[in-house]
This record gives sequence, C-alpha cells and structure tokens, in this order.
Amino acid sequence: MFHKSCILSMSDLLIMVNSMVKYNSSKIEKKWQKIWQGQKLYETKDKIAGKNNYMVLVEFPYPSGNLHIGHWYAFAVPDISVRFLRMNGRNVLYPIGFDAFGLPAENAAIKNKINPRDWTKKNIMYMTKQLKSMGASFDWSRTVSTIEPEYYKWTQWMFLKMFEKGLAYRAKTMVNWCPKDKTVLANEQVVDGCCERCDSSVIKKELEQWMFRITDYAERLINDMQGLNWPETTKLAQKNWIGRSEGVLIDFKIQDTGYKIQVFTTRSDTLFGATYMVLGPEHPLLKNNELGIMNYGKVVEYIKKAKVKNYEERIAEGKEKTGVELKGVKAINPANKEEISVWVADYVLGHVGTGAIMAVPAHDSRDFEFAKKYNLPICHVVAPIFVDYTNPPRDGASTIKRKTVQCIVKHWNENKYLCLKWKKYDWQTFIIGGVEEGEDMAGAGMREIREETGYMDIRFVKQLGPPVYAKYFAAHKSENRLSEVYGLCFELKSDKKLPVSTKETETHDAVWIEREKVKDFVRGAEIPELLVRLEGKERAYIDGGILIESGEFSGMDSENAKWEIAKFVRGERKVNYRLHDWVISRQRYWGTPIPMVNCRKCGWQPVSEENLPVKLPLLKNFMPTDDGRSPLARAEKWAGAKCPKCNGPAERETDTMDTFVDSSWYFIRYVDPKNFQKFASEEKMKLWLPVPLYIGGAEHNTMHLLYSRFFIKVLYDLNFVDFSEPFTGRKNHGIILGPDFQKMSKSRGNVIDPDKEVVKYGADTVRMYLAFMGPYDQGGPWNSGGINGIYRFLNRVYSFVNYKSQITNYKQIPNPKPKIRNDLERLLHKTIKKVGEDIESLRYNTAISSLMILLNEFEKNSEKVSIEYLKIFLKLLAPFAPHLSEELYQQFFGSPESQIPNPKQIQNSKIQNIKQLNSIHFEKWPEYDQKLIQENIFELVVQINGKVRDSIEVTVEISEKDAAEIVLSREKVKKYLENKPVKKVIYIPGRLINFVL
RNA sequence: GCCGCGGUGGCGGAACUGGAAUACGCGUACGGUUCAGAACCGUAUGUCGAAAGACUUGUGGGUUCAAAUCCCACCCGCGGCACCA
Repeated sequence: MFHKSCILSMSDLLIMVNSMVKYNSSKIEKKWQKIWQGQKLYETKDKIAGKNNYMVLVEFPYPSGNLHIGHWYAFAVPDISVRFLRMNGRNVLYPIGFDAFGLPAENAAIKNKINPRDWTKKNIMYMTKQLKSMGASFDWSRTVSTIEPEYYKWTQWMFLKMFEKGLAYRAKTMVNWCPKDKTVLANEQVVDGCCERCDSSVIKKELEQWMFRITDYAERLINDMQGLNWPETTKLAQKNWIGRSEGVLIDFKIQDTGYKIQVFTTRSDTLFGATYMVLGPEHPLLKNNELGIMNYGKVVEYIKKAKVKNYEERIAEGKEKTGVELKGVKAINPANKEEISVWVADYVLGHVGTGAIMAVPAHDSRDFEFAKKYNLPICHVVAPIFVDYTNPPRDGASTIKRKTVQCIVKHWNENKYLCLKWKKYDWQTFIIGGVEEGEDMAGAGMREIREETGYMDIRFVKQLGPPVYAKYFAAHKSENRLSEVYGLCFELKSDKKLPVSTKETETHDAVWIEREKVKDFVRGAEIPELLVRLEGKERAYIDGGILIESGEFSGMDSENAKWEIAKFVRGERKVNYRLHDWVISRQRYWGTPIPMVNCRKCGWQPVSEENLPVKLPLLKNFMPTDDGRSPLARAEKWAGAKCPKCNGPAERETDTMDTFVDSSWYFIRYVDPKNFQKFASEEKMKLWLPVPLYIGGAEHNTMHLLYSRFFIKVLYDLNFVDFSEPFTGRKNHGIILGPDFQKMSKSRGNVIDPDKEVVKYGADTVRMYLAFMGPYDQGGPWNSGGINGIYRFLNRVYSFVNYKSQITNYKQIPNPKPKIRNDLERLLHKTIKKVGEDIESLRYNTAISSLMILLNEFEKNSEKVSIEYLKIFLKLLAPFAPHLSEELYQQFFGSPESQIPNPKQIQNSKIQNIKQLNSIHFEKWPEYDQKLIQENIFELVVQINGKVRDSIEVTVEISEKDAAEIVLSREKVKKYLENKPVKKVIYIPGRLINFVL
C-alpha cells in the first residue's frame, strides 16, 4: 500500500544516529511518577461536571511481602483501560487496598517471631512502594486495609445486622478441620481433600460455628446472574457451585414398624427400579437401634470405621463401595409395593439430600457398582432412546410407533455377522423387521432372516436385554418412526439356503461383516448400545428414555413420568442445593473478631453497636491451640466481658472471621474510606456503585464473587445499599506462566521478578509486554526474548519523535491541518478506531500490534508525518506506555504554562513549582473520521473453483457484470478457465468473485 | 466420570457475520554499520519442490461455490466439579 522510500536522506541518517541512543526509562519513569503524585493527578474527585463516574475495580492484593509478575498482570494491564476511559471523558476511580488479615501472616509471624500486625504493616509499606513503580493510575488517597479497626468495625457491624435478621447463626456442624493449621476450612478451601494452604489431609470434626445463611439466597444468586455482564464461564461455575436440582421427597415405609425412610431423588421416573435402599452412616435412624436391626453390632462397627475415614484412605481403597445390610429390616417400594433390602454404606453422604437414597442399580452407576458387588437385583425400567442424527425425525411428518427386531446373526465358525447391503442407499444394516401382531420375537427374527437372505439353518441364542428405542425418518414412507427395538442373537449353523425372492434381491444383498468392522459399517443409532450388550459389558443406563416395566407408567417418557410417579406415591416436590451455609468461624488470631458475647444466663448476645469495633488485642502468643479453641482464648482479660443484656459475667467469642467476609464489601469502602459514621455515605455510593467493571482472576469464580454477591443482597434487603448486585461487569484475566510454560513457583525456579525487569527495560515496557503477550483472559508464558520486541518499539517511538522534532520546529506551526488525505492518514484513522475498540474489549495485544504497524509506516513515510499525526500517535500510546508518552508529549507539545523542566535538570524542588500540568492522560482521546476510513478502492479476489488465482483493484461501487467483464479479460484468469464453460458465478461485493467450472 | 475452555509456522499469537490463513512480535539466515562485538538498520522467512505448482489451521468424515470458523465422531492439553441421589 505504501511506497518504500529508497533515498537515504540527511533525515534518515539522523534517525539512525538517534536510534543508537536508548531512552532512559528509569529516569523518565521516576520523574513522571513524582510529578503525577505531586500534582495529585489520579486523586479522583467524587463529582466532576460533565463527566460520568466509573470505577474500575481490581482484586485487592494480600500483602505477602513481594509483588510478583501476576500482580503486574492484574493491576498494570487494566490500567490501560482505566487511562483509556479517562481520556474518553469519564471520571475514573481506580482504587487499591490490602486484604491483610489471614493465615500466612500468622504463619510467617510464628516463623520469624514477630507480631502478625508488624509483619503485615511492613509488607504493606514495601508493596505500596512496588505498586507505585508500576505507574498505574491508582488513587492512593482512598486506600483501604481490612486490618484497620476503622475498616473491620464495619465488617463487625454487618455481622450484627445479619445476626439481627437471623442470617448469622450458630450451629453444630461437621466441619473441615486442618490438623496442621488447626482451623476450620470452608468447603471452598479444601482442595482434593487437602488444605488449600498447607496441603495436609483434612479431617471431619464436629464443632459449633458461626454461619451465614447463604442457602436462603441460592435462588436469587442463580436468577440474578441473568442481567450481569459477566463471562459465561463464571456464571456457569456459580450455577454449578450452587448446584440446584429439582426432585421429589419420597417416603419408604419400613415393614412391620411405624418408621419410614425419606429419600430425595431427581429420578422419580426410575422408582419402579428401586431394588434396595441405602442409609448414610450419619443417618439418625441408625443411632439407637430403633429399627431392631439384627446385626446391629456389625452396623455400628461399620459406621465407626466410615466416620474415621479421610480422603486419603478413601482414595487408597480405590473408592470401591462398601456397606452392610441391615438384617431384619425391609422397606416397601411405594410404587410396586415390593419388599426391598436396606443397607448402610458410606457412598451415601449425610449432608446430601436426606442422607438416604433409594437405589436404582439399572440407572445409576454408583448403585449399579454396589448392586454388582453385593448381588442385589437389577431391574431395568427406562429404555434408552436413540436419535439417528444422520437421518433425524422431520418436523411435520407423522410419527409411527412399531415393534422391531435387530437380528445379529453370527457365522457358524468365523467371527463375522450377516448384514444386508442396500442397493438404493450406501449403507449396511443388520437384518431388521417388524414384529407382527401375536408373533413371537425369535420367530419373527427367523422369518426375516429366511425371507431376506435365504439362510435357514438358524439357532436363536438370546435376547440382548431390554428394548431400546430408535427415532429416525423413514424416507421411503415419508414418516418419522419410533421403533421399539429388540436385539436378538442368532447363530447360523450351516450355509444351507433357500431361494430368495427377486423382490428382496432387488433391494439388497446379503453380506458378511467382520466383528471389528460392524461398529463402523452397520448403520443405526442404537447399534453401539446393542454391541456393548453383545460383548456382555453391562452398565447402568443413566439418561432419560421411555419407561418399561413400570406399571401404568410404561411407555411414558422419563420427563413426564418423573412428576406423574411422584404424584402417584404422594411425593413432595423439592429443590435441593449443593451449596451449604457459609461457616465463617476461624480458630485463628489474625482476623476480624466476631462481635458476640456468651453470657452464662442469657446465651449468645451481640455486642452493642456503640461498642464497635471489638478490637483485636495485641497477643504475645498467637500459636494455635490443639483443642480447637482460638488463640484469642489466651487473652483472658480481653475475653472476659459483661453481658450486654444483663450486665453479668460473660465471655467474648474468641473465634475470628473467615477473610472472605472482609473482602465481601471492601469495594464499597473505596467510595468513602474516611467515613466514621457509616460504612459509606449513601450519596457517595450512588455516585460510584455498583461497580461497572471488575477485573480479576478466575480462581474467584465460586468463592469471593459468590460471597460478595450474597453480602450485597443482604445489605440491599436491609435497605443499606440500593443495588442488589455488586459488580455489573466482570472480566477474568489469565495466568502468567513461567518461560517453561509451567506455573511460576520458587521450587521450579521459573519465577520472573518484575522489579528486575523494570530495572532492565522500564515499567512501560513491562506492562506493555504483558498486554502484548496474548488475549488478556488467556494469560500465557513469559518469553524473555519477547519483551525485547516491545523495548525496541518504545525506543523507536522515542527516536522517531525526537528525530521529527529536530528537523521541524513544531512549536511555530500552530495546529497545521494536513490538506492531503493520503494513505497514511487513512491508516492513522483506522488505527484510532482499532485501538479504541480493542481496548474496550480488553484485546490489548491487537491494539499494540496496530500501533506497531502505524509506527512502521510512519518511519517509511516520515516526510508525510505531520505534527497532528504525532500528537495523535502519542495519545494512542498513552494508556499503554504512560511515562514515555507523557515525556514526549510534554517535551514537544506541552503548552508553555505546563512546560516541564528538562529531565536532566529535574529536581524534587522543581516538581513542586510546576503550576499546572496538562497531562496527556487527561487529554481527549482522538476521534476518527468514518468517511476517511471507508475505502473507495479494494482488492477484488478472483477465485476459480474456490481457489484464489488473481486479485484486481476495483472501485467499491463496481457491479457484478462489470467486475466479471474485467476479470474475464485477464490473461491469468483465462489461463485457469481453459475455455471451459462457467457454470456459476458467485459475487460478494467488496470481497471476491468466484467462477465455478 | 461430568461440566467448561482450547489445539493455527521454530515460538507468543492474528484472522469481522463462512470469503486471500499465518497480521504484529520473537527467533533464525544473509547483508549493512563496526577494529571487533553488542546495539541498531535492511532483506528474507509455513511445508515440499529447481520451477510450474501442490499441500497446510490436532485426526477422520460431512454441509457449502467457499470452512481455522458451521455440523458429527475421535485424539490431545488446560481449568473447574466430583459417590450431590
């Protein structure tokens, strides 16, 4: 598109001279960070006339003590969007804070023998310095830290509000207990049965805990996601986490007693196939031998063993199911009134459903496994249904039901099967046929085999299990068919044959197909299932289908049968959730104290509001205790309190809160961090909330994001906030891997230290490289060579702007508007459009690529580059490389009032004297000219038989006829046409013309 | 096992609603510059082939004038959930 200039001019030489000088990133970056801070450039006002407020939220870091490359990815890259939005006229708040309570501080403190508070505060100071080196436009005046009493006062206050509403309650529960950390873990913090932090195997323990009633909000947490601008994957993860399942509660009477066992099932359609029942070891009916279990001793022994089992043991056992039958106990299947056995087995979990199940081995793989092991009856009640996707049922055609047989006929001594090869269609089938009224199936099969192939020496072997259904379109009759198919096995004993009628031989031939090839060559959606049965590989069929052997419900489809059968046995419809209430108690020191007091007389009483915050006392010994009590219990003086109700002696709650409570509302505090009357003023919340864009890691899909949504819904219901969803927009970022494509870790030795990279290349290069690596939601491996490309690019920008400034005295040409609209200007405007659109969709990598293309063309056509072009270019670059673009912008285009001293002269004192900086970061984002972008000439691609053979420049308005005429006159095209007639011409205006020969 | 995401040069990755696959960057090679190296600049760079040309987006099939993109089956990688009744 552009012509290369081949003449080496004086100016080109100058470029070369300049390009040898690398820009001093460190000096420039430090200088501008100081100036921006001195000018309070990023301290965001609550209201600016004519500008809309917009908060870009990132997940506040845990102050581990050192910033890693992941922090840069999480904070420096979104800063691109922040700066872009700001230049687009929004009043953008980009807040930062610290999620500073939590276990690591305690562990580090124990190790280093210092107080967690001191350790944490030191880390916060150090990390603040590191964060500032990013040059991100954080508003440091609004910093929030969860360990400050002014902050956790409100965390405690919210707890009290939830307690008042009955949403915070105390209950005995089986909790996940980490024996090493000596604390309770949320389900979410248990990974593969091990503690998320220390990897020791988690055991179950019964403890009294404070809990939040998050299950009350399950339904709203699912439904309210609909309107959120979130990644679908995140929504799905939450949905699966909440795990809503609709089912039925069904009572099973126990024979000869007044007792009954209630089960929850989502598959009431399989009730006729329930051939036994299982109680979980925790089931209350097992506690005392109320049922009169004859082998109660054995049962108790089993229960004891099951409770001790932890995750590792269960893995070691290969998850093989175990159980004990309750001898002398029989239940009645309410559907068919049959007597069935009752078992106790630990594959049934106490906390799921009712803690007891009806077992349907034919249609549940776990029950199947158990039934096989203990020889329990298996009764099929759902027949599979297969749809032939190559020949699916058609809308509008009538559906005909028929009973058919699939005859699987084995050769007398070879491993091959008799099939029909159809003449009209290109396929083979087994011998299939309809079963006539009153005819027996084996007989029907034999008749079909004889009629269609002539073979007569046939032995019927067996029927392959219950029927299956096949749905397909029968083309020859123009009807949809629903066939009830019985797989029948036959064996031919000899090749004795009768003649076959011509009617049959006209349509098909008999052929033999080897066993291995049957799967690939025999047609029919139900064939794979029949072959599995032929092999004798039995398994549970867990999908829906058509009911069989289910009394009056036989023939019904699973979905309808579910509710019909439920009605029949008077089952109660119920919704069940996987989600459980949120246990927030932690037996640790370094957390927000739970503001409750236990009075011997009045029980648990809330601390009154005016006594908040309940401050975390300084403690010398914060080692965890072995008895499960919090280290805070050692602070006897602190723990002793007066009952808020009767003033009598009482004890404080010594547990602290899960840190997910702290982080459930931190973003609200950003809007009003110094408010001592409220957690935030209503006015300010109205100005900033809910958060329109929250950028963070996918690891928070199910924990932090869900908890925070729950919290905000509670606050909304209590009328404390006027929004019911905290984050209307959410984007996930990927993970930066080491150069070896592995997760970065000290033990692997593949950790990239951002501080070192900044020293080497500068913050601009590091943040821009991170943005350039790939799509932001994808992350990817750090490539030590790749960062050089960005470094070179920024150096070329520096050199190019310097070079242009040396040959042109820009300041004397006031705003020269270029008159010639050339290709370069067109590219410039296209780039403005692309960079803007790409930033908006977080596709920073392609935005940077288009900036590179623009610079390449600038260099090739440097004489056409005007001052306006350069200014625009710097503005486009500004979000990505904020320091360099500010430096160049001020140096060459800054107004006299905002002139910044030369970098060489800059000193702290001088920075203070700068009156007002017209920062590039508050300039208006360039606009593009839509008309200019629209090309009037394009490359028409010429295809012959779909292959590209030529291309011609033509005007946009060209008609198909004109285009074809021009194209057909080209020699190149003629050559490929070879005088053959053109069958068809496909013309896509603005793109291509395709000649089909 | 279930759910989700992905698989494109030597590498990171581009490619709109199906319409020129491999943009941009890295790397490599050669050339320039240099006493020399680094840095920098230029040219080339999917594979096979001397060339014409043919082939090429995990594999196999399908739909279409046209498929990285849509459909089906399978393989591999990553992430989440996991005896959830």
